[in-house]
Amino acid sequence: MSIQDSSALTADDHLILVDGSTFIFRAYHALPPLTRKSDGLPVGAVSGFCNMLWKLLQEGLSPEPGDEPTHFAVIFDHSAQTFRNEIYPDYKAQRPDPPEDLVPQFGLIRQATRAFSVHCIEQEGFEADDLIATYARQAAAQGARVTIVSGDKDLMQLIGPKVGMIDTMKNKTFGEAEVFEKFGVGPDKVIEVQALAGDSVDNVPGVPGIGIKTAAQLIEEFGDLETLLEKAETIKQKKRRENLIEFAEQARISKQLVTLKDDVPVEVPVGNLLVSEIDGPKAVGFLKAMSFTTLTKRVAETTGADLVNIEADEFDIPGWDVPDHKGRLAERAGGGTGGSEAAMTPGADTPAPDGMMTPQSLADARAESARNSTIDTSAYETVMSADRLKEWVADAYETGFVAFDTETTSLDAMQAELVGLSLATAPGKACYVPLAHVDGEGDLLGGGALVEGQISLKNAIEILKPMLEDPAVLKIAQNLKYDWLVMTRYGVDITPFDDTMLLSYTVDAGKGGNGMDELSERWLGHKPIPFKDICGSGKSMITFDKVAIDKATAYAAEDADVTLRLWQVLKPRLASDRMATVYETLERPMVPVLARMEQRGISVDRQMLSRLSGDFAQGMAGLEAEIHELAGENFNIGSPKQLGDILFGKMGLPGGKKTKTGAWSTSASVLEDLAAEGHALPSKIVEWRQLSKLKSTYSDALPGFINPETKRVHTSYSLAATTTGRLSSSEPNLQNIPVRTAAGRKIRKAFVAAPGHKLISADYSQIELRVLAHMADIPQLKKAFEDGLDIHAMTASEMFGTPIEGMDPMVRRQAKAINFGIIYGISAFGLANQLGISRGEAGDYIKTYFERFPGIRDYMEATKKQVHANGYVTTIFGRKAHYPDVNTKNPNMRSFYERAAINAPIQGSASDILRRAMVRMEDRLTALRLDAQMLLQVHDELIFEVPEAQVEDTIPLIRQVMETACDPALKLSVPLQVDARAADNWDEAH
DNA sequence: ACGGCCACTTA
DNA sequence: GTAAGTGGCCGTC
Repeated sequence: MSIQDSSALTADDHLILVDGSTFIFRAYHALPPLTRKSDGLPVGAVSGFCNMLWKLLQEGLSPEPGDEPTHFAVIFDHSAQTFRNEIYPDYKAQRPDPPEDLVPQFGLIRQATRAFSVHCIEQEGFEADDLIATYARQAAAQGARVTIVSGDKDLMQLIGPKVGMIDTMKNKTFGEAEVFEKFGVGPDKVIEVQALAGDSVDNVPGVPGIGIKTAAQLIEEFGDLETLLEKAETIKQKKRRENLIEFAEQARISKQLVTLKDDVPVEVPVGNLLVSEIDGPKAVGFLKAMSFTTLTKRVAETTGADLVNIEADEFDIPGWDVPDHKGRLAERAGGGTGGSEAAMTPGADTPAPDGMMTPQSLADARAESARNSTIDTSAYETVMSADRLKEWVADAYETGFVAFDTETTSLDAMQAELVGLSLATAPGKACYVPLAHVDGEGDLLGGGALVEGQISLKNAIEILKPMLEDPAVLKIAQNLKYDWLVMTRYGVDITPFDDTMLLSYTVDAGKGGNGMDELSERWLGHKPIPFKDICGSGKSMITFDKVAIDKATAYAAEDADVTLRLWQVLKPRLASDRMATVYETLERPMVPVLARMEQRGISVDRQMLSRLSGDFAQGMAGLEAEIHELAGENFNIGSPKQLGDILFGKMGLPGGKKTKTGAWSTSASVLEDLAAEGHALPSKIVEWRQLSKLKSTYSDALPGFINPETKRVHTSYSLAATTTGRLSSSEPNLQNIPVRTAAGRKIRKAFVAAPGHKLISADYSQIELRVLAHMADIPQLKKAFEDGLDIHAMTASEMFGTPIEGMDPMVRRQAKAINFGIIYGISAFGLANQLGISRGEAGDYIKTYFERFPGIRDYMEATKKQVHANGYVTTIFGRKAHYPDVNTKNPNMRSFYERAAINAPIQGSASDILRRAMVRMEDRLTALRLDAQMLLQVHDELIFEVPEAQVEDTIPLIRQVMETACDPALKLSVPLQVDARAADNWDEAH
């Protein structure tokens, strides 16, 4: 673009640049929420935007004539990542994801812009502000006037003789005077002031202790940032001087961040932004589809478009498409899928009339249509060309969301290689993109040739990455953490996203599994193609890259299709069941956090484990000889059956407990009882078993989990495995590494920090009892925690009247067992077992306890009442744990569910608290420039790996984040206490 | 090859 | 008495 260009601007021209991105957010927050009545599609921001745009097009910017724009464009942010993130990775890093109901509106607002025949500009790698700066500078240089429509103070640096700014929402214009009022300097010095003062909203650091006032004063005095920094020693105020010197570099970076780039190589030249005549029918078609009746009428009148006969645009937004009901009601009568689900959704039989869509009726309508739809796995497309793939990507932009799934060579996300991926943009509209399938023929050397015609992996990633990372397209996956881990190794950071597994878990925890096959059968009445039908199982299992592409397409595209349909069913339940906050604060944000923890892994000392295995084997061999000697014959010690025959048959010892199947139990407690009676064999067995466990489960197995590339062990966390909200860990399970015995702790010692680093272990002290004290509102417990007392000793003192000073350890131990029992939904039977006392004695203890702490009994009774009435209980943060069978007549089962229901809010609330801490932890560490990495979570404990030099600074931050994890959502009435320490290995850190 | 059972590890 | 996962044995397919 140059002045010689035929489309150059002149002094008579007037360019209007609308800052689309900030407008979207402001329209969203300033206006009441609005949804399209037919299907609940959120359109509040779209409506605000359309009204603003229309008004602007009609009335221009001022009442006087002659001010009409000649050029006009709306500018949007393209993606979150820009060159500023390379200068400063934390730029805008603390920004929360856009609200759920705003996400589908990003795409709609772009469509609205085009529907009004207005230029819609965005460019990868640049913020809207940079494009605005570039266009404004170019237009002003050609003598044209420029008006920026925005309220963003970051744009004020652009204001000048030719460039004005107007905030249409606040009806306020900004000139040099207003800039002076806001920043204390003119537009040409705004960036100097911003560089010093920083900006918490955009995470621009600035210089600590300097705000806008001080910054303006300093710039007034020194002229600009560089001069100020050079002469910083001359500042009188001590702290200010020190900060200016210490944070000089940070100020320079800040200046780079706030300086708008006004030389973007724009794809659309400024001269091309000519205003064009509005296409009435096009605008009306769009507005009708949005059902903005008033504006539709107004636009039709003004443009002369035919209001009645123009049809609403057909928007392919399947996530918000209300299914047609033709013939559906008749089919439903015979539906046999009712059961507990139908009973749990009271609105199911009363479809709301159109225009009366409530969250409940939307959820019900979705469930019903999903049940009644059919799935045809032969109708999917195999995408073999870049052009087709681009069309699918365009489709995703069009709808604003896309279901997404990866196919790989392994269940282990850390080793899996991408074989293909599938997309779905509407029910039944899904495709598979094979990328690395190989011929089955070349099996002699195992290495088949790549099947011809597939898009190259590199090309496919290039096409997909912008869409997968674009905030305007919601990515929907089942168990996204897996796909996230795979895709991150191909350089793709999937965002934003929804996870159907977590949606199901959020609304239905306890009602059954959350795996895709199970959810599909539950909600869609459809059994997906089993994986083993495609790849086989066991030894003869083949990897997915060996699967024929047509079979792979049916399987893989079906997964995306099913995922999309499940999303349509489950997402509305967040609103109908009032679980959106739980999902958005406790579930979804955990996905990237856990994925990164898994990706980091932890170092284990292979040689140490190998030596331990040898030691354990030696110990076992010695014990084995003694055991066989005592038994008088050789037998398999690891076989409870054979052991039982020896002990209770041959040797005639008295049997204690029976197992579920009627056999005599040989459990440790039974063997210990026998040992107490003076028998030699049982204690040897117990000892042997302990060594056997340590060897097989830990010292033998752990080295097999060391990743050959990273040389570290990467566990896999499940977010949706427990009823209470706890995580679980598997392959290997790093949440049950031994700690109790000396032999066991040797295993723990093998978990080590990387060279130059330490492990920090930080754990909540007594978090479950604290949560209980809060929930049940127990004054003595709360006081004890406030005073930092030994809680078990205090309990013993309350119950038995013995002073805490010089208390018999056995008395304290009993109180401790009772406290644990309370958390577990105490029974006399269980307590008696634990303490080795009679049921009667245990019952007396419980009675005494309830007399001293009547609030606990009240809490337990209230919880039982709740679970019987509702079928679920809730945590302090609103998480639900369902017990659908609690009303069973079987008294043992009933008591079991009641105890579980008593425990769930306690265990679950503690889990919620740790989740909140985890979600915040990484940002807080980076904000302080700390390099600590969160590696493991063990229910009330977090393990970090930290550079040695940073240990001292890191520990207080970790403790602070954990201890304030409830803020600001909830004020806990007891303090949380975190103990943290650092060491070279996990045992010593713990 | 798979699944139930038992035993043992953790919070 | 709550919540998990894993390994060995052993019967069944």
